[in-house]
Amino acid sequence: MRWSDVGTLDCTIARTLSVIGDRWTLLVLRDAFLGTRRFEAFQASLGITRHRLADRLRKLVQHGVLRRVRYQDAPARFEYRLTEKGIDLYGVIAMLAGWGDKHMAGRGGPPVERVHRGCGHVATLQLACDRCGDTVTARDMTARPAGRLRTGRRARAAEEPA
Amino acid sequence: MRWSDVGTLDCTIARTLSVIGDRWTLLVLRDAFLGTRRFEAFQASLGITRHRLADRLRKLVQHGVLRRVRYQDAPARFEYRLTEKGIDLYGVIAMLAGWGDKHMAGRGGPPVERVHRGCGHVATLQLACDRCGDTVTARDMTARPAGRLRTGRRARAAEEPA
DNA sequence: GCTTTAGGTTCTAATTTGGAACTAAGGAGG
DNA sequence: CCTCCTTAGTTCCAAATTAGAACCTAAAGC
Repeated sequence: MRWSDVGTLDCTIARTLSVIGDRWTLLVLRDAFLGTRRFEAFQASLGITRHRLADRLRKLVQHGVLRRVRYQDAPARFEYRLTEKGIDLYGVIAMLAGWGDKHMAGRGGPPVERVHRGCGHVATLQLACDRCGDTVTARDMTARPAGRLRTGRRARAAEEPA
Repeated sequence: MRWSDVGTLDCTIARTLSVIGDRWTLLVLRDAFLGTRRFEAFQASLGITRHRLADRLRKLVQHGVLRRVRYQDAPARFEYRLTEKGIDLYGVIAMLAGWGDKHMAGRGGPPVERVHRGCGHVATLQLACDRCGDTVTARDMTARPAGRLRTGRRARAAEEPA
């Protein structure tokens, strides 16, 4: 199976990865969440080739994750900003950062810390159930077929992870 | 810059992506969280080539995300199970699923739903601050240089996203 | 004019991936 | 005891993707 076909699968994770599951794309988004907006700034920060970067940015714009905004005429210059859809990806970045800080930090610890403006503390983000508000981990959750896939069968929970 | 060098960078997100930022790896993990453990099952579910799958699983084992467990002798047969470190990646998968369900669902909605055992509801997971417990989004958070990088400078918040 | 800046595009060589076939080590059926 | 089946891989080649470097455009500054 070609990677270009993955986006057509009936799995929202597979489709999501067809948009952002690229080697460099999540690093582009990391920088976008740190405030980077210009082509040259992404390129300098990431060390990605200009060709790849142009391609990645174009795809993210096509998928509505970034917007290409003209910030100057004569000569025309553009910057890339997160859309609302893009801002919704913060959770993915936050979880990657949280896992990396815990399991992959080098000597001296992580180079960036994230502060919760509301309470003023350096925070690690956790998962919370939107229905009851409790914090959850993998072991508190169960997956099952949804909607039409469940019709006509007894809904049964998938097996436990690990 | 070669992708193989990304893991040496002083950024925990970059290092994390050097482990799981591969085209197929997050789909392998999605299946692992749904209970898949065997080589043939991953291969059938993903449509990845056997060669790639063997390589991906080997790398995940090397990085301590999966464990290769012998479940039968004569002939020796192995299965792959999430380690604690691997289970900690649930947040990444959950956020990808949440984003995909919201922004990429096809006709008929997402094929899998996730149930919070604690309250019994189909839940979408949100981010919560581990210090104050409030749910947060990107706009509630600020990033700044941490630890040694911050020493000798006035700590200043990075710019707002978007 | 000459250089610099910003945002790209083009080219080639190296690396990675897909696809399909093959191996190994038993087990089942006849 | 011969052949097919299962599981978990490995090997090989062609095709696709990527890295690295050079080049292009258009205006501004000196």
